[in-house]
This record gives sequence, structure tokens and C-alpha cells, in this order.
Amino acid sequence: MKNFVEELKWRGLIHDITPSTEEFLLNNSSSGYIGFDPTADSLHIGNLVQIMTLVHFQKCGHKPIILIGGATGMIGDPSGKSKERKFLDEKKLIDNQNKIRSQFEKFLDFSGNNSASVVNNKTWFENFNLLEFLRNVGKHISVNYMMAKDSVKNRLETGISFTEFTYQLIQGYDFYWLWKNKDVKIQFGGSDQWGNILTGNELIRRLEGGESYALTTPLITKSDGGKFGKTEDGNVWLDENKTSPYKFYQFWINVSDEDAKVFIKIFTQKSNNEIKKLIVNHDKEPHLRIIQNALAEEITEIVHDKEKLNIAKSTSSVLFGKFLKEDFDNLEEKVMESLSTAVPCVTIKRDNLLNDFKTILTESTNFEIFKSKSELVRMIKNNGLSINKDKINNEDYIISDNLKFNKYLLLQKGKKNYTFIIVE
RNA sequence: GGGGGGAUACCAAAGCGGUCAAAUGGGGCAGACUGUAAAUCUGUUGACUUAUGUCUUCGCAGGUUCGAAUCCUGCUCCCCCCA
Repeated sequence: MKNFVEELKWRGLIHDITPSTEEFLLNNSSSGYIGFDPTADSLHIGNLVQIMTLVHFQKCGHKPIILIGGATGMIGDPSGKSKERKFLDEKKLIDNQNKIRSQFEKFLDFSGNNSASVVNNKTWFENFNLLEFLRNVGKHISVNYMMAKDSVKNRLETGISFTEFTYQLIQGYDFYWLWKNKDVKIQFGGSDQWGNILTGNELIRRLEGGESYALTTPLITKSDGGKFGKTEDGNVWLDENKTSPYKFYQFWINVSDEDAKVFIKIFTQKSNNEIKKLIVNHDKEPHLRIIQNALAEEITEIVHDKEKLNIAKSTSSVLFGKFLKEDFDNLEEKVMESLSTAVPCVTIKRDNLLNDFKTILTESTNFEIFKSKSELVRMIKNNGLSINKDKINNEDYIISDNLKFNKYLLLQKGKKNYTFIIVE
């Protein structure tokens, strides 16, 4: 058995761990789980740490289990509205669950003898009534114990609802159920989950005198103090319809040097030696950003695929590389299309192309690109306007003569302020 | 209740009868440099058929004047001091 705990340790992925976990996992092929909230139809990169935990777990010869919180998800968000909510929710939850499962399939092996699997706690909570729950579960955990948890303590001042207070029991029971029925011995989670996980361990001990383990990962932070995983456009999702492969790739490319050295351990499966080598090479020629490239490539390829990675890379080189007009003329249509997911787009009706240059770029595009003709003229005077990678120095450019694939135009204000124009 | 000060463009702040579309700084945008970084330097920063032209803009509403951000009257809001 490969040493799972050791693997996580050098990657900086352990925040808290119960005693003798390492020893247990070295001697037993075991099952472990993490709970995920099905409230969104996609995972985002904030979930990636947890996913990677399971990836390493499986690679070390254990069985990863993904718990989709169909039941807990319903409790978690009581802010519904209409009467039919329950039905809608159920459909939506199943839909979300399927989408999330297919995202896990990219990371984990769902076949073989330590195959990954997905469970939903709705299965065991559906027919579990309140009285039964109180008798069989609530009885064993004291309020004193529950109150001692940081997650609860921190909320006592500001207020905590009974529902949220109970959450640790529900989650604890999940662990117990999986322990009992699926031979799950360990639960993983973010550091904020420590308390909830321990409630599960406690429940297992009290109900059956059983042994179980817990391991949490640290909260990922950025060196500049900002939140990891957020961009101006919000979350970075794994679903390509919510975050395009290009934007996903770019997120990793733009990580700072300092963060990249930490992230490459956390988010890739590269070995310690490979990573050490990358860091040495990176520090020799930091401008090449070797680590960021390695990081972006590996993760983008797993989450999307090789082809989409390549398109994202080509798109990036169009937007940021030393890219000349000639190169632009030879671009594949696929890459051109991908530009529409990379930069803000503006559509324009084909008959508007009859207007003069300045009118097209202001009025005909609802002043989205240039707020006024003066601004446009100023931009040209400052040598700041390019179309299709070609600097524009005069105002009698004919747009309709320069469309790519008869409908696309890449407009550039300055170096990195792009607008993609689609004629329809 | 009494006395004093203020309201200017994205923000801060000068201007106190024509030369004011309004100094200066910050921010924004662009150029050079660069690692799709940081710093620095340069240009630019109300709109319009780019014009030593017109229009809109200096809290709001009126007025004086050939001419007002600038003077007068009223109003609204802010700050400070004394009770």
C-alpha cells in the first residue's frame, strides 16, 4: 500500500488528522469519502483540493466515495419560494448530481477493484423520520458536545438556527451509515469540516464502538491575501459552459510565482522530484513562467481535454503572444471561435456594415466598444487601436473587407483590451 | 437659537468677471519598457460631421452684465465654533 498520508503531507494537504490514521491506511485498503453539495450543477476549483485528496487516495490503493448531499442539500438552502419547490428541487438535484458525477469521472477511476463510486444521502434519509432519528442518533450525542464545536461556538453570538445546529448530526450520521454499510473508515474535508467529521467518528464509537478516522485539508489562500479561486467574473467552474476552457487555463497561467510553487503540489499529480526540478528551472528563467504553464496544462487537460487545452493555448497566444497580422490570417476557425469565449463579444447586424467605420464602432454597436467617436479618434491618434492584429492609423478602414470567416473581427484597444465582433 | 465656512469634472482640490472645457494630484485609458507581473517615463482624459467652430458642464432656481464657475437674491444639503 502506498503511503497516502505521506503523499498528502509533502503536498501540504494536511491540516488535521486523527491519530494512527497513517498506520491504518498503510496496512489496509480502505474506503473514504467526502461530501459535496449538489446545490450547483458544477464543481468549481474551490472543490479541487477535495477532489485531489480522493485522487491520491485512490492512487494509493484505496476506494474513494463521493457523497452527494441530496438530503443535506435540501436542508442547507431553505430559502425557496413556490409550493412546488420540492419537486423541482428533486429534479434539479438529480440533474446536478449527474453532472457532478461526470466531472468526477475525469479524475477518478470508476472501474477496477478500488473503483470510485457515488452515493447520495437521500437514499438513507428519505425514510428516516424525526422520532427515529432522535431515538437512534440524537440520543447518543449531547448538546454539550455539539456546543463545544468551534463551528457552533463561533455562531453563538450572532445566532444559529436549530437546523444549522443539527447539521453536524446529520453529517455525522452519514459517516456512520457509510461506515456500517459501505465499510468506509475515513472522512475527508476542508479544515472547516473538522468538527462535523469528528461528530461522525464519535457517533460510530458510541453506537458500535467502531474505529474510524478523519483528515482535513487546509484552506487554500493566496500570498496576497486574496481568496483563492475567485476572479472578477466570480467562481472558476469546471463546467466549460460556465467557465470556458480558455478562461480556466488563464486562471492558472496568471497565478503568482509564489502561489504557483504551492499550487503545483496541491493541484497536479506530479512527483516531488518533478516539481523540484520545475521550481529550479523556473527560478533560473522566471519570465518563462514554467510552473504556471505546467500547472495550467495539467489541470486544463484533465478537466477539459487535450484538444481544448490546445485551443486555449492558441487562443492565449493570439491574445498575449507576439502575434502578427500574418499569423492571424492563418488562424483556424476553431481557435477563432474560442476567442468568443475568451474576450467580451459584441454582435452587429450585417446591414450595419454599410455605415462608415466610426459609426460602426460606436452607434451600430450601441457604444459598447467606444463611448463616443471622440474616444475612438483619440485611441487611433494614440496608436492604440488594432483590428485583426493590424494597427489602424486612419479612419477610412473598411470593416466588411476584413472580416474573418466572413463574420468575425478581433478588435483591440491597446494591448490587452479586446472585443470580439460577430456579424450576424 | 447665535456665528463662521463650504458645495467645481470619476475622486481630491485650485480658480473668485472675459485669455475657463476649467490649474494640480490621484484614478482611468493609451504609448515605451516588461514575464499576460511590479516599478518607471510619455501622451491622453465632456460631446459633436476635428473645427484657431458649435453645444453641454462648476449644488438648485432666478437675477445683474456685451460677457458669470466667478457678482447679487432665494432654496437645498454638508462641516466647524458658541449656547
